[in-house]
Amino acid sequence: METVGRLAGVSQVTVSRALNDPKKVSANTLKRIQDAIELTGYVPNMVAGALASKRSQLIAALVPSITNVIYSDLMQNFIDVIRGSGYHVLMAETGFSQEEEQAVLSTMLSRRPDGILLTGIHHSAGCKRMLLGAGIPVVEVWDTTESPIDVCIGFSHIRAGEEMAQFAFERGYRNAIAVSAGDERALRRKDAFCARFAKLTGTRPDAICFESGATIERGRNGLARAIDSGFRNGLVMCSSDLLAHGVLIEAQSRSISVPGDIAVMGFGNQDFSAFTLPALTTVDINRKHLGAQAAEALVARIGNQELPEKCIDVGFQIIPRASA
Amino acid sequence: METVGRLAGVSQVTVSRALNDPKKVSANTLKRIQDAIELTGYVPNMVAGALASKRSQLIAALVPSITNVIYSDLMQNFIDVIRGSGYHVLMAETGFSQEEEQAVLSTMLSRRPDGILLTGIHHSAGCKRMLLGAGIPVVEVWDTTESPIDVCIGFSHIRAGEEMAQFAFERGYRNAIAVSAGDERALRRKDAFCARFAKLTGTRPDAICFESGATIERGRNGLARAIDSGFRNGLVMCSSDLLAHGVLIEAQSRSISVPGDIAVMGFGNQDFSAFTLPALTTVDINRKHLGAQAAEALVARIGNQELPEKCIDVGFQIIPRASA
DNA sequence: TTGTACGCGTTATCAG
DNA sequence: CTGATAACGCGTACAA
Repeated sequence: METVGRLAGVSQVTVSRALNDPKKVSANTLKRIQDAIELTGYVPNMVAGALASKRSQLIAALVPSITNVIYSDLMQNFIDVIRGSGYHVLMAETGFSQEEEQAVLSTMLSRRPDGILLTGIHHSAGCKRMLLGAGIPVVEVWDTTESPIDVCIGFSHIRAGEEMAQFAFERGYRNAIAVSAGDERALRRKDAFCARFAKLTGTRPDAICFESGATIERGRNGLARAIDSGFRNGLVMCSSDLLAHGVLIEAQSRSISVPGDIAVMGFGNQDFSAFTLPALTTVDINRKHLGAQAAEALVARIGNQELPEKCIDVGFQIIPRASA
Repeated sequence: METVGRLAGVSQVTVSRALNDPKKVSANTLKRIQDAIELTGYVPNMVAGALASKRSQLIAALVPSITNVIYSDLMQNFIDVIRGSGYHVLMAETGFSQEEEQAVLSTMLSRRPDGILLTGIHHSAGCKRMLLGAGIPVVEVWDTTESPIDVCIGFSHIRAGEEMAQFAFERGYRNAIAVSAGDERALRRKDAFCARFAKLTGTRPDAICFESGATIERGRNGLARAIDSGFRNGLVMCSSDLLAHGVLIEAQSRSISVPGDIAVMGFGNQDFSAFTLPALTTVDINRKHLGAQAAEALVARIGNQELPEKCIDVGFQIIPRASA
């Protein structure tokens, strides 16, 4: 900046102004400064800027997994919007565990982010303490709660599970089995589904749960295990479209007709879900909208705006297709 | 740090030492400092540290897309390893365009990253100039070249396409069609495949190319268009497993037998590829290894080590399964 | 082993 | 509209 200033015949401070608030500088000197920047190839140093201004222009985003489209899709839109507001995103994986989340958060905070995006509403006491200590806006996505740390944007997994059961019941299914990934939110949907389905039909569905994430392979394996345990007819409720797709494939390989013999419901309405055979009945979450809204909420909170509601429920929508 | 120091009865510098190089401090004072840190809830400020030491401990990573498993899988391992070395990753999407890459890079550089991960080997002149100006290590992944900016780690897309053709020829296929996504590397594989297949059989395969990325939907659409244009028998070469999976589904929906009527090859060996019906013949890239190796190379270069080779070819491997 | 003095490249405050 | 000066919180060099 010093160099640029000398070239333009002004002081270093004026260069700083020209960059951060151009209208505070006369058109004439602004031009000279821009030329000098062009000439020298000067690149601003945001770490110095961050130190001086106490604004890092950095957002920390903690997601369970970046390879899971569910989250990367959300992040893509989040990042897009947040970058439009001049921020950079420090992204990290927390792997569905609160301990990992806390460890990651602690190193993240040393970057002095201006805001934080968290996935889910269950965080360790240590996490909450650190967040409080940091004193920065926090947005929790992908779930709802009455008592968010700061604000939360998502949907009710319990209601989602319940409405899946209601849908299944209304479509005439009286027997069901659940195939679920091992993460806490998937299990919550599964439990809500089973409970409501039991209430409606009188029989509580069995459940097949995997330790970790959803894959097509586990979906195939899930149906195989269901069949082994005697499941022949009814609805297979899957905690994700990936599992459901696997169920579809396994059914086909065993010449089990869908939805003739068994019906299948997924969750997430992924890109492929309209194009499986048969097309997958699933639950749509508007992930792009969710990501964008989370970004906007965060930017607003960083600007010290109060949001109309502490907790925004973006809802979900059951998409009936051929599989159930 | 000042406060922590006072509490522990030492100066600020000693606290800094205790954090960065504990063995430079006596066990006694170290203990007192750690207690003081615990008591105050002190969180180090890496932005100040970065400014003072001129090491940001930040790596910028530019990938075409974070929703594409191909890249997010690579990034997952890259981030894992890089975090193990004490760095944070600043990740951004470049969307397959050189202009976007340059725009993103320019804002990234103002964070003064210690190193950069780039995807591919084709970058705008502006990019190269900025990179040279930054004077930091650069690792280019997912491709190979004789003249990398700094070091590159990947595989030859041309050889991959050629070996796919060779494989198809040896399996007895004499007719083929290519279905490709629109990105430059996919097209390079497609062109190499078509050229080699033509050389081997005397007939150059037609190609169906999409403007943008691969999806199952486009795979289905690709086969539909192939059929419309008269394709009845032979191999469908797909630029990715996602497209191939779509082809498989479309074939099934039309009662076209695979590999009886048509054969299908994918690329990428994704999680699901062994579990489609039939299982997908594809090309495996060891993405986890690639990500880890890129991270290690970057860390080594940041430590001013010279690598034995400027360009590391991690190769690829054709995985023969039932579909071709 | 510990402390002093200084500088990193900006922004904020105040004065002109 | 512009400039001087003082932080920002830490690491480095050197001295003790």
